[in-house]
Amino acid sequence: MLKVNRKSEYALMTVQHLARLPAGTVLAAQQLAEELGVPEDLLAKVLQGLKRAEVLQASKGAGGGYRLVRTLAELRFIDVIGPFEDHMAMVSCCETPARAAGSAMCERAESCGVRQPISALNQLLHSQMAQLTMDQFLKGGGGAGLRSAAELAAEASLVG
Amino acid sequence: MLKVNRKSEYALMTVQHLARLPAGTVLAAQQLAEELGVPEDLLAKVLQGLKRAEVLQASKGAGGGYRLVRTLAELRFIDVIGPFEDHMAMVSCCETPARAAGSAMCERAESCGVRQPISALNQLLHSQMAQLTMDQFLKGGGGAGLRSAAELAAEASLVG
DNA sequence: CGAGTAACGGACCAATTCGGTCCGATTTGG
DNA sequence: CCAAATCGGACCGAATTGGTCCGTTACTCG
Repeated sequence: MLKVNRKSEYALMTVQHLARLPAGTVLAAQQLAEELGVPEDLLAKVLQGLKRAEVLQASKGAGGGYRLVRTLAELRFIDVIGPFEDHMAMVSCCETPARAAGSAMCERAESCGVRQPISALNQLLHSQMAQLTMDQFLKGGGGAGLRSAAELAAEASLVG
Repeated sequence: MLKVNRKSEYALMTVQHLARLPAGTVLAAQQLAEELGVPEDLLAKVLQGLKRAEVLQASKGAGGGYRLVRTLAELRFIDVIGPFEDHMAMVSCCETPARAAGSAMCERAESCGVRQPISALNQLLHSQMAQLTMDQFLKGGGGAGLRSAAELAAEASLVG
């Protein structure tokens, strides 16, 4: 658990990199890949994902590329890594009803007893990453972000 | 991210199951597997892991089996799932120096810039699971556990 | 208008991880 | 001694992951 995949890593690097440049700067995938030192084809996929998530804006054709659409303060950590993390469910049998079809395991769902606790814990961790803004994350690395954990305590009471 | 693997799931189920029985009850792997409805051979590995982590105590021979060594209040969430989650590092290049040997990626470690924030965030999430006791987790599912998130805020300031 | 540039997206591949099984060795109690 | 139980390594198939390749589409600039 707790491991982000490579794509998310590249996504974070991309956002940070673009944020350091003057606002509105447009960079092509190729150039971005070069500057970050990551495989170009893979980064291309990441950029497409970030565009679909409305984190980046893309412009095709000559002179085109990607630019940030929001400021770091308006971007949440989860917005950036979310598109590349499929299973935030923490436990296989609590995923979407659609996917749960294949799991024979859910037959003992009622007796299992850890499903509900896990799901609750998951919601909490999830909400923490949903509250963490990218600028909090980048400077302080969450230390700053979760220094506001007192607020979370308040919200936790309505989750639990 | 945020997904525990099957072994951890079985570990949580095991601890919960044993905790419901009279304290000190000894159950064999076979019987435990039957009652939980999970594959026996795999559960055996989980039980061995939990024993190594000193969560369970094992006794061999006829009439043997496993029993809890600590109460739910003394058991932390991370004690139970820890033995089965190898990569809590959140990002591949910040793992133990030993494993980092193979990664060419770490050559850009200094310029990367997201390593440090990720590692800090990781420490925070990790510490939350280290504070969450198993009884908090089981009733309330972390809602109760993280209602003490205010305390975490205090601790966060020395982490960040 | 047309050539070049860059995003788009699907197919594919190798390597790793994961869930699970099998089997033999060892210890222990009756 | 025998049966019950833990122990632990080897192994396997399937799923996931990190990464590549290539063709298509859309746009811009000369």
